[in-house]
Amino acid sequence: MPCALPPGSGAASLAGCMKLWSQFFIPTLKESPSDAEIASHKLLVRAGLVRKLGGGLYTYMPLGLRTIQKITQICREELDASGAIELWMPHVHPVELWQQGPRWNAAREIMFRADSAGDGKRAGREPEFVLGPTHEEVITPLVKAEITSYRDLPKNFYQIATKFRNEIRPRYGLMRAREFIMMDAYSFDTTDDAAVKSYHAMKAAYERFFRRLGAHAIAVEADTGVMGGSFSHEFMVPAEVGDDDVIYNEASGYAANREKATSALVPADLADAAPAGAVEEFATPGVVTIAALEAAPYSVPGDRQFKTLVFIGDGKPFLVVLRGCDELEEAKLGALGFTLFRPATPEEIEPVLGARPGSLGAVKGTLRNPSALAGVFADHAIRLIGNGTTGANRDGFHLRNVNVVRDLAVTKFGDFRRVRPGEPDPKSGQPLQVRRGIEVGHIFKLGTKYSEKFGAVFTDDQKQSHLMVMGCYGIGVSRTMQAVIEQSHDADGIIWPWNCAPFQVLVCVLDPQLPEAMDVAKSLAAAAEQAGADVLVDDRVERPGIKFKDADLIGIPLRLTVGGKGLKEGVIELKWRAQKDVAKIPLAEAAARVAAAVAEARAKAGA
RNA sequence: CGGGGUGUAGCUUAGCCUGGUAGAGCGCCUGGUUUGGGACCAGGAGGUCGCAGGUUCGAAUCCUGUCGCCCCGACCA
Repeated sequence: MPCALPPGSGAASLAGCMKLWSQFFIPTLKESPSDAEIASHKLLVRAGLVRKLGGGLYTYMPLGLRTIQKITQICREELDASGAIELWMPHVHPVELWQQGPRWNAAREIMFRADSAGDGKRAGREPEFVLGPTHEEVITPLVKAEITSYRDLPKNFYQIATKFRNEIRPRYGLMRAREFIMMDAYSFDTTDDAAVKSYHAMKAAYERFFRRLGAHAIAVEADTGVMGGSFSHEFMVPAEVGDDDVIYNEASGYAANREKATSALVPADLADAAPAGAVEEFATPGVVTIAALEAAPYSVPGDRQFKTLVFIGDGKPFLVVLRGCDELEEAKLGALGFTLFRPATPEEIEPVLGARPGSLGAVKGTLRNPSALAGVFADHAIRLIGNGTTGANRDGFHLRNVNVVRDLAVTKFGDFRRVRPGEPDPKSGQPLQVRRGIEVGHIFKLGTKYSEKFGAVFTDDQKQSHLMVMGCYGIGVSRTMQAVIEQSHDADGIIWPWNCAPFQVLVCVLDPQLPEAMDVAKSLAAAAEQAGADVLVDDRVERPGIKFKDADLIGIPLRLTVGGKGLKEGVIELKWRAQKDVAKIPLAEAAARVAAAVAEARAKAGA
């Protein structure tokens, strides 16, 4: 940081670094670049905060960097306050570390390889190094080596650093970049209960962090995959351009992401229907979709059909049974414990079930080779069908009067369907709603997945050895900057919240050639700075229109205008970016009024 | 990686269909007039038309390939 803060100053501020616009570098643009699609991306570029180097690669320009520094500073302060400890890890990782870790296969595609041999000798072979997309594989061996006693636990290490992910599709500026700035933290505890405590401490720190930033982020239950339980939350900034759906009910406070969301569609006291008659096969030539079976002459509604999907999990096929009217939420299959799974091909399906997609079913006795299956997993909602229709595992035939309890070869029931808006909230039974959001943070109780792989153990007071219980946590710093813009802008430009504004006060000097105007401007700037604001003085010799447009564009929260015209009347003007009205202030009171305005803004922002 | 689109000056772009001197606006430089919401006049600099082949007397324009970028799908902070 250009201006180190005195220890204990507390506030996230770059105070004391008043800048003259003419000496700084803020290349604003009147027009948006053609590759920018959403408002925040356009504004990032137009306001001179970033410039693109290549797909998903951006330079943080001086103004943008200041906001990044504000955000990281607040992040640092809140994490430090919660007891976490900052360190810095390498971003070039020996590939062996990843090969040793639990997710090499899943992660390798998104990792950049960094080979030392530039002559192509290693072409086609595994890379020697990879660029770190995250750091579990680095921190866990470190802690294993350095911490062996319960006396040194718990610990929570974090860093704020660049991350590399070779996103298949970089998008929307900083929103999904290949190189981005992230805070990542890793907690190590002696027991599960202690890990839960660490988790909640981080959740609280995140909440303070986003509140201080002035970002409206909500904690949303997230998918935990193989971990189970509700020990993952995503922090979402509601925005139409977000990549994720949040399923929520305002009144009950229930909020979950699409992958995790569930509903109370199946009543807890549901009694399974008795069989309605003998299973009966009937010919359905050419019918291979739910919709076709819904149509005449069969007329079987989707909510009376069993839909059977086939996946390959770690090499073995397994079945998923859903209602015909429901859609699979693939992420929920993560709970089944397969490390890798994918939809099966028709060629893989036929030898096991005896038919091709379109006539598949999970009725006992109809499967050609049931012993090949790793399991049959049914969604709870099929119990609502009771007796229904499904494929006969014979091309061109279906079965009716299929009873869930009597006839289906279900290994295990679970929640596999995608929730739809309007379904009852699991908390209150009220209808669920959906809205888009930008994921800006994630907290996750990891358990012992990594400590096991890397042998991170400690000795307790009974001389017993145990695995450390881990948690991992992330905040997308650069993405958060853009999310704030997405959330806080108007037709003229950005409207920065006080605490993450690159500067908080802009002194706009309309007649910088007038010594008197510059004198007044500098004394106002000093007063604002004294009161704890970062100040930018627009001393450029430009027409007023240009200065006002630029001021609105870069979105500094408080604008003070000093002009020859005003000085003749003995006034300066004070205007908040977020408001329309302009206050004329007599020169004699100006410094005091500015100081008061800054103090008020700081108090409101919790600076 | 699959589908669609696009590449012309620092930025936004016209021209391409129907081959023949590469144009505009913004920005930039010089001079002048202006000066409270992106001014005006005059002059000026700046373009391997993404790259490589091909067709042709002649290619920004047609064909082939290639690369970059953007949009739609699966992944993520």
